[in-house]
Amino acid sequence: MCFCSRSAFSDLVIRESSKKSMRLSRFFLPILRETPKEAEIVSHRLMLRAGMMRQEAAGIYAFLPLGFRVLQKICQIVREEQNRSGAIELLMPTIQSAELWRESGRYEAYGKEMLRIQDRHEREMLYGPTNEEMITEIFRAYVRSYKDVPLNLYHIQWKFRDEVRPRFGLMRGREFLMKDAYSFDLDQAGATHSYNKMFVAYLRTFARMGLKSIPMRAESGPIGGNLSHEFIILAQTGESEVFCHKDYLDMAVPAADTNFDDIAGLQGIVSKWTSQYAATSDMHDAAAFAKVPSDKQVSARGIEVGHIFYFGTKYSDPMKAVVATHDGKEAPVHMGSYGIGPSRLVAAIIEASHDDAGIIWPEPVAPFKVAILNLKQGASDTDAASEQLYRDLTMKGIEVLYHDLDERPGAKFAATDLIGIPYQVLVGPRGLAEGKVEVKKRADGSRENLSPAAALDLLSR
RNA sequence: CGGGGCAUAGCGCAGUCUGGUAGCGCGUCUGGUUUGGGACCAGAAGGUCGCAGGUUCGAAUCCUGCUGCCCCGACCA
Repeated sequence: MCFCSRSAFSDLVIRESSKKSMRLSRFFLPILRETPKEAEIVSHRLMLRAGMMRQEAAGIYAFLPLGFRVLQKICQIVREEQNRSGAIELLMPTIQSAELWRESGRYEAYGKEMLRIQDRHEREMLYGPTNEEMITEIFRAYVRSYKDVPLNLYHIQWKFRDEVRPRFGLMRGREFLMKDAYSFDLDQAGATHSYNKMFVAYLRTFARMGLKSIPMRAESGPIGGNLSHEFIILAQTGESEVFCHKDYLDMAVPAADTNFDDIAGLQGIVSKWTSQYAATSDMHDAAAFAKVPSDKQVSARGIEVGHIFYFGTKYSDPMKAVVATHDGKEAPVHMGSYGIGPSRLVAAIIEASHDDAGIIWPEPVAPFKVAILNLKQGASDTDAASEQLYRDLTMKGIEVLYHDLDERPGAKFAATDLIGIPYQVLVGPRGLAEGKVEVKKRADGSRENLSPAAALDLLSR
């Protein structure tokens, strides 16, 4: 992930990015030819086949190198958009003390979904399913004045929810990576603006991953509160049924230079994005949907990839997270929390973007941008051309996977299609005879015969 | 948590009904021939048949208990 322009640091940049290219012969990519039988849905099947992950227990997965690269790409986009909106990253632990949760009253309320643990001193601990309590405790320990808000703190950390029935691979795992942000404001008006910032950041985040997300009014569940939206992406294999106005599919996503401090401006964006009908089956109102012109009605399946909540003083009240107001009195802060599941997103993106041959990664989250396929490994001309291209692309800061194994072309095509690298460069004797290599786009299968220099130029755009 | 199913070589499976020396395909290793959409020939390695107990001369196979995993439903980033 390199957004830096060539600069005085280009030398460093090249050295850094060169680590991100790989020769397949030195990589760890255990591709499976057959599908493990436990995998039912497409993303699960493809992730196992592509050597991206491995199941360690029900709902618990190890990320293998290819999957980890994608996960990191996703996290980086999430992080950049959180930061852009003004949120500040920190890192809280996975293990929490039960005491905190007794204070908020959720220790009993959360039920069996929470994994409870005892340490050697028989202290009651838990593996965090979410962090409202802990962040509230951190906030109240330091913040005393209205002057210190608004504040939005987030982290990207593993969560554990002991789901009754984990399924669909990463889509509904028990252990999952979550970006959770928590906002603190003096009053409801401030909190609404904080909510709107996250709303806009989420629209941008998912769009950057090549996804069309649609915000839908949602129930707030055990997190609590009365204002909440789920961000849903449409995918044929989605787990929930959704209904929305077709206009959402073409709505312009807020630009990178959106001013997050412009209260009215953000409200305008949010109002626009909440003006049309959009609901999951839980919240579906058939009568209201019927008023949408029939050629604008979309009824499809969707995957929840983000969820935002405003819940006022639900935690700040019992946990006494208060700040001094302008007139010297104390008031509990108004809070919101905002979640994105990066590990689920890996699967969700595959659900939204694949074909019979395998995964089709949107470029911003692809584990490598380019795959070089040496179609006759061991022949001096194809070896030399492949090596040269590998070096040149890498020096340009492009992440390349060089398929340098001694396999037949067909096997290389199949493997590369499966793992979904956006661009394949085919280096074979046939093309080289005319001084050409072939650049194939995974997404649409289009091919171009180019000189190595022209290919280099095209791919480093 | 209710219902259904599965567990035999790295992966996919057969064998279980009807007990008698554990098999197939793919993958892996060695050698050779190959090389533009998952090659071919020859050879080889690899399994306490999920675990524990029982029945039997003899158990992958029959019986009992346990564990793990998957699917459907109610619940959820």
